[in-house]
Amino acid sequence: MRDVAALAGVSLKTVSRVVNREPNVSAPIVAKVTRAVERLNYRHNVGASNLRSRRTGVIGALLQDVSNSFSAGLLRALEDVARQRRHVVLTASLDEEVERERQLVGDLVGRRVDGLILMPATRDHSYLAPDLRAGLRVVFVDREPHGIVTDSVLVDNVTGAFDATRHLLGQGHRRILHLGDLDTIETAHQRQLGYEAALRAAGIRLDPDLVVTGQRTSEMGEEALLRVFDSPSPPTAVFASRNTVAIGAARALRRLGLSHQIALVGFDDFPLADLLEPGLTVVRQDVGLIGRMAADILYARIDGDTSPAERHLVPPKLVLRGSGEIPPRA
Amino acid sequence: MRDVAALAGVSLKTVSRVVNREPNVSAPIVAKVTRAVERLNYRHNVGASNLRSRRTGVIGALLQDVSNSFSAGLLRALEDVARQRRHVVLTASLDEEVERERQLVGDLVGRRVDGLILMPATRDHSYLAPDLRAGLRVVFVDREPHGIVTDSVLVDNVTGAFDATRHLLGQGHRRILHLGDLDTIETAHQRQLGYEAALRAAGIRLDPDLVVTGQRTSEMGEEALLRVFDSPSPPTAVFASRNTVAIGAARALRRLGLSHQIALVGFDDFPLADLLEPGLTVVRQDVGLIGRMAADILYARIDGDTSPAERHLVPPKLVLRGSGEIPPRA
DNA sequence: CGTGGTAATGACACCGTTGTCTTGACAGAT
DNA sequence: ATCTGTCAAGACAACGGTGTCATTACCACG
Repeated sequence: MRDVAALAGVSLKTVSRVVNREPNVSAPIVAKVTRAVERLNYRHNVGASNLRSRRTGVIGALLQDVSNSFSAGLLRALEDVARQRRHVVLTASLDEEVERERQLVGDLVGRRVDGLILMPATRDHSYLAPDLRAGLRVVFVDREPHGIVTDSVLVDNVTGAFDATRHLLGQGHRRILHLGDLDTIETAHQRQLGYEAALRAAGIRLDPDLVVTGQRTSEMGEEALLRVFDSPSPPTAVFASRNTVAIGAARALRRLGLSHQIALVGFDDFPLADLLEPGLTVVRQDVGLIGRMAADILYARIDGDTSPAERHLVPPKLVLRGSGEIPPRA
Repeated sequence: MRDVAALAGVSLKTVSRVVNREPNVSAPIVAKVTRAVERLNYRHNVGASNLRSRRTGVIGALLQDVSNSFSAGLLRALEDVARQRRHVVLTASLDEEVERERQLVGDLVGRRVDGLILMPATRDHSYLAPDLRAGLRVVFVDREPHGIVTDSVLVDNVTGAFDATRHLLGQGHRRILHLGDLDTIETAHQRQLGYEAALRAAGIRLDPDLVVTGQRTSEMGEEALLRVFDSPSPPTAVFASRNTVAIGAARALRRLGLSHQIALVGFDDFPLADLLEPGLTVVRQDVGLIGRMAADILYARIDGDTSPAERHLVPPKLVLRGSGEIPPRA
């Protein structure tokens, strides 16, 4: 910048004004400085600028796994909102690892992100309290904050699971397998509650053998389903609480040749769910909407909104495609 | 930091040493400083630190679209390599838009990223020359650099398309539809070349009606296929040059009730391709490997490797799942 | 016992910008 | 002709750290 100033024959501050498009610089000087910038291939150092001006123009997004379609869709929506402000997004995947969350939050705070979108791996978030007091803005997505008060945007998991289960019950199913994720994960737990509530509402006793939790991957889901079906009285329907698990379940049913005999409903839509045979019935959460809302809320906070933190519930939607409409076998 | 130093009764520099885990600080002082850091909830300002030390610990990743499974998988692989160094990744999606690439490269350079992974939207990259001379490290992925010399990692698109087409020819097909992306996109062009080469090698004249390019989305692919099949002499096989297009094609064949009559091979694997009916035969490129290689090369450059830039070709692999093994109708 | 070497700490300038304040010039009002 | 206000430009001190060099204390060695 010093070189630019020298070449243009002006002061440092004037170059700064031109680069930042501040008003009250005469046209000829703007032209001279611009030319000098180009001649010297000057690149404004945003980091140094931030040091003085206290805004980095960066938001952080800590998601479950950016290669997963849910996180990736969310990230894309965040990015689109950020771009409108010429802000930029720092991302990382937590893989449900508590320690990694702690560390990455620390890293991002150290980098002075203007705000943070967090899909937490932890269950207790009180460790964030000092940073919140110091002015950090955080919006939780997909999971609720515990031990601190801050905004969150998530789908109504209990209702979604309730609806899915009720839908299967409505087809006449009585033995419905629930394949769940780790029940330490808030979301998974909520979905299990929805499943149980629907059974209760229909006056059906919960069969503990039909609740199989701890399924993280599609492979695990596949094996779990195979195991359950290798029993004298297998279920007639399956509710899989997560997209990867639903995929594993679909694969297992395919292997067993039961795709058209056993009903299956998944939670979380994903590309191609409609192309399976039969099409996979799912509870859909609108990722784009969730991401946009989270980003909008975050920016409202950054812009000084101090209204009380809110929990924003996005309604889930049951999408019927065939697999969930298979009746129980006679 | 000043406060920490005062509370611990040491100099600024000593706090800096402790925070950066530099050697040659006595144990009791480390303890005192650490305690002060905690008492005051001190967060090291990485930006300020970078200003002096000239390394940001950030790499940029400009990809086609982070919500697309290919870009997302790549991003995840980059992140994993970066994390080992406690580096962090800034991402953005280019959506094949030339102007956005220019702007985002500028933004990231302004933020002084240590390196850049680029899946370019542009065809001419000479605009990067000044930054390269100034020390910017860039590794291209999926597409080759033009007008500058720098490292790249990409799949051998010509060979992949050649293999796919030859595979279909081997089943006895003679009329093979090529559904291609925008042919301004390097990758798409290469794949078309591979397709043509395979026909030539088999002594088959290219029918221009069987080459339909410009398909960007699955919807476009779907419609394009429907249009082609609404003709007196439709093809007996389809080679779709991209995952989204292949999905559109599969959907169209499904609508026509021809899923089991018309052969289909796609380029780019994606989750669930095996679950379609019939399973989708694809040319797979190993995203994880590509991402890891790109990141490793980038870090080698950052660490001072000055050997000549190289083009790294990753071999594609034909994965047979059924759809590509359908013989032509009698 | 003097010499040299190493470990632990601090002083100070500097990284590349921008906020704040000052100055000078000039236009319009009185 | 004097006063006031606005616009353009610059001087200077931050912003929050770290590189470099100097200083002191201590130990081993011939």
